[in-house]
Parts: sequence; structure tokens; C-alpha cells
Amino acid sequence: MSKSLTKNQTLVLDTLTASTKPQTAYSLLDQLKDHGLKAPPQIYRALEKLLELGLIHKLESINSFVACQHNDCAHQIAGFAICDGCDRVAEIIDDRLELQIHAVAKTAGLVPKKSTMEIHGLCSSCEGSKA
Amino acid sequence: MSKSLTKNQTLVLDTLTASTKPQTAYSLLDQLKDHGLKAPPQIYRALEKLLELGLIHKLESINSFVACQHNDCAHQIAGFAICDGCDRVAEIIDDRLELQIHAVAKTAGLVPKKSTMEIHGLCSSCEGSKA
DNA sequence: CGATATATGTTATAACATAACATTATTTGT
DNA sequence: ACAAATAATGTTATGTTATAACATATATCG
Repeated sequence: MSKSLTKNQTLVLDTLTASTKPQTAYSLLDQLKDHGLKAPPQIYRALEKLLELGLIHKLESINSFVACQHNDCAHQIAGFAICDGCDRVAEIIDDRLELQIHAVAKTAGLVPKKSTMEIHGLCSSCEGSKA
Repeated sequence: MSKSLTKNQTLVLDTLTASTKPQTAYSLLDQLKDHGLKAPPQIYRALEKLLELGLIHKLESINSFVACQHNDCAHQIAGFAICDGCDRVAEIIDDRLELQIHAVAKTAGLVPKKSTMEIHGLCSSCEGSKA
């Protein structure tokens, strides 16, 4: 049986899952004030655990978090396509991406443990509506 | 003739170039106190310009900056192999990486503008000396 | 030279993240 | 069931990263 989440972890995960956009730790805190959460460590600790479990991802380039769009990403390598117009994020799983990361790591003589790939740009909708 | 750098930009770039490790904005500020730099904006503005010129890169996952290890990376796409043991960073330029990024962006319907790929792990030296 | 754009210096503050410690809840072994 | 160990929580304070806003100075270009 899979480990169940605690109250704070559930609150944070549910908020991220319900959101179409990445959220910062402090925006999560604001949204969860009504549920009794009062201080940053309560959020950061839940985020840390959810990251360990592979249920969410951190987008390093925007200090924000998103729910995993797949089942159990714990050990998969994902790429993120981030629209700077509307803030929507697509999580891309692609075998070749994983191969590419290992190739780059090998070139550098590095044993890879964790990686991030974040692509910023404009989605087709936002690209179309540029002044 | 290429645009020449200002005093603050030169100080920051030279410090980064001389360092074997990534530096944070505040560590740069500490090192440049002796040269008259006193406040964060002076560092951040120089960093911003150097990023525009492709002379340095920001490592988003560790909020740090490194000098570009190639000539004029302004429009190239690089991957970074970061050793969590000794903090050394290798900048990898690889045609396939650029192709991969475009492939991932295309899957998401995104017109890519800027991307980061950062791989954390242990270099062969640090991997060898694990307890 | 005078106008425009760029860079600088400075103060203050915003935004992101963790240290440290006390307490409570859950799990585990016997 | 009980005590010990582990994990989660609540709370206060502080550390770290980054930018806003405004005044001044320097460079660029007609």
C-alpha cells in the first residue's frame, strides 16, 4: 500500500493540482491561510516531501512549483515548456531527452543524479496575439 | 568594432572568468567591495548586461553565474554539468541538444526563446572519493 | 554643443528560503 | 498496549536572492 499524504502535504498538492499555472511557495501560503497554514516552513516542508515523492516538480527558472502531469515521475526525466505570455507549462517526457542528458553528462564525465530542462517561449496562442 | 564593457561590467566578468566555480551575485559583491562596489544593483546590472551579451550564463538551479567557456554564446544553447561535490561546472555545446530542445518545444507548441539545461551529479573525481 | 541613451550610485524593500526549537502525531518493536 | 523512535507540525526569527525607485554622471550621436 502506498504511503498516504499528511494534511499539509495534501493541501499543497491539491492546490497545485487545481492550478493551471505554476505557483510560488508564498502564493501557496496565501491560498492556504484559510486552512490554518501560517508560516513558510509549513509550505516548504510539504513541497520538499512532494518533490521526493515525484508528485510535483520545481521550475528553477521561475522559483515555482507544478503538480506532475504524469503518474509518478519520481525517477523520470522531464522537460518543461513554459509560456512567458500566459504562464502555462507543459511537461514533456521524451526518451530521447533522457538519452541526451546522459550524453551531455558523459561528455563532462559526470554521473548524473538530477537534472532540469526548462524552455521559455510563447505558446501558439500567445505568439499569435502579439501586438 | 565590438562594444567595449564598462568598468563594473569588466570587474564582474573578470571575477567570474578568474573563478573555477560559479559565483552568486552576493559573493561577487563581497569580492568587489575593494573596488568600490557597494550595493546589489551594481552587481545585478552588470550581470544583466553580460547575460545579454552572451558572455556569462546563469545557473538557475543554484542561483549562480559562470563565465561562458566558449566564444560568444549569445545565441547558442548550452547544457551545464554541475558537480555537487566540488562545484565545478562544465558547459557543453552539442548540436543534438539544440535539436532536442526544439523537439521538446515543438511537442508543446512553443516557440522557444531561451532555455536552460542543468545536470547535477558527481564528477569522476568526487564519485571516486565517496566514503 | 545639446539631446538622447546608457551606466552608475544609493537607499529601501520585495521575494524566496531555511535555521532552530518546542510540540504533537504516527510508526515500530517487544 | 506501551515505550522508544521517527516523522510531521507550529512558531519565531533570520538568512539569502533580487528589484524598485530616484538622483547623478558618463558616453554617444546628430
